[in-house]
Amino acid sequence: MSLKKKDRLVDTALRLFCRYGYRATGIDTILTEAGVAKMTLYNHFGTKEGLILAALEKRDEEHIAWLASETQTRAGAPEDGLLALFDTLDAWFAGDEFHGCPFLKASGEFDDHNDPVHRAALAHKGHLLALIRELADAAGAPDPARIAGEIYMLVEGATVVAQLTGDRSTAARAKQAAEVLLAAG
Amino acid sequence: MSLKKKDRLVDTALRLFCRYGYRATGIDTILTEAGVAKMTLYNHFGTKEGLILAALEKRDEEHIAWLASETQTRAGAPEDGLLALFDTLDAWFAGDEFHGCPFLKASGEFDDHNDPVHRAALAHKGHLLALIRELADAAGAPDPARIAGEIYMLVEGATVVAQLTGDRSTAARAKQAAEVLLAAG
DNA sequence: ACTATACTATACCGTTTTGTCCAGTTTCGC
DNA sequence: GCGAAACTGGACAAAACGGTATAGTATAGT
Repeated sequence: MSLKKKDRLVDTALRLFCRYGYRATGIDTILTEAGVAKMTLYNHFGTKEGLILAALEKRDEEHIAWLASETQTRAGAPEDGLLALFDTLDAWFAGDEFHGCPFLKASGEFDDHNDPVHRAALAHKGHLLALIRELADAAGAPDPARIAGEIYMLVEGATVVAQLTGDRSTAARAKQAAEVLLAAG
Repeated sequence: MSLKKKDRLVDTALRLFCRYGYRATGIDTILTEAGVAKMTLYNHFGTKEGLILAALEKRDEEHIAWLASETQTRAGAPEDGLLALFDTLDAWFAGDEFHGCPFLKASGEFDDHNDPVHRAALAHKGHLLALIRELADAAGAPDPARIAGEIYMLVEGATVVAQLTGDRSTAARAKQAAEVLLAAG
């Protein structure tokens, strides 16, 4: 049952990192919560940074996949994808587990651009931008690269504002702005 | 010269907090860098949190004032203020000392909404939104409250992206999006 | 000159941090 | 059942953490 312990470690770590931050979460807390021995952690991940990177990697895959599928089911037609994305964001923000984007949090705590954690955050945002770009392509936008970049910035802004204020109308207001951007082509 | 030491402490702390984060910056580091004794810190601020709050308060006032004046001088006419704000942002992002918004960083590290540090960050963002609202009023926007909210989200998004990627064209691209939002009224 | 205040230097406190070591136990594939 | 691998629990280390205590110095205003 190697996978069980390893996965439990990553899941627990990710949950605590999201809630309390990376530096503020000690490994002893993670170990107690996960019910795993300290050596198991270090055998699997080597260092705390290794655990952070593993957690971010898993989160990257899962979150991008969730955004894509959730948006696809919410969008009736392919050209509605970009706007439906904001409904997906709304669902994300409304969840109990929402404490802001863990990658933005990571880039704030490790803002040296050479830091592996920062690079992992950057990689995730690349995947997010790529997803938005796909939605823009599917929507048949005249200048999909530019639109995607604009929508992406709006998404980041909405995420930050939602975490900062807790305002539940944030995603809806961002969606309104997105509609204007899309209508202008 | 009580003011000198106290101010030096706040300035040094703010600089280090911006660069390395709040939890990652130890008190001893601040003291050494500022050339101040430990008891001086605790006599003035009581706790590390007190120092953090003092630093954020000073930064709030200075940064809002700088944004306002810099934007005013860059804007030719009153109706150009909202767009000129993005030129100001560009100058901010291009500076050597730019390591992201210290208030977003703070809200990431202290994301409990009851935490005094989080509340200080929230207060600053309220002042920022108010500034944008003033610019929207001055520009004679038809629905200034809505426009201000949209521009504000774009500003936060641009700030995050600039810190994450280091891309120097971020503010310019956000400005393009802002132009579209403004043209649509 | 006297006094209040600001400040310094240093030692110290208890806690927490990441990470290591090790001997023993559970669990799994064969 | 056997051997290998995964896992455990606890002791331990060295450093860093925020914060306190103390004793003494510098610098003001009056």
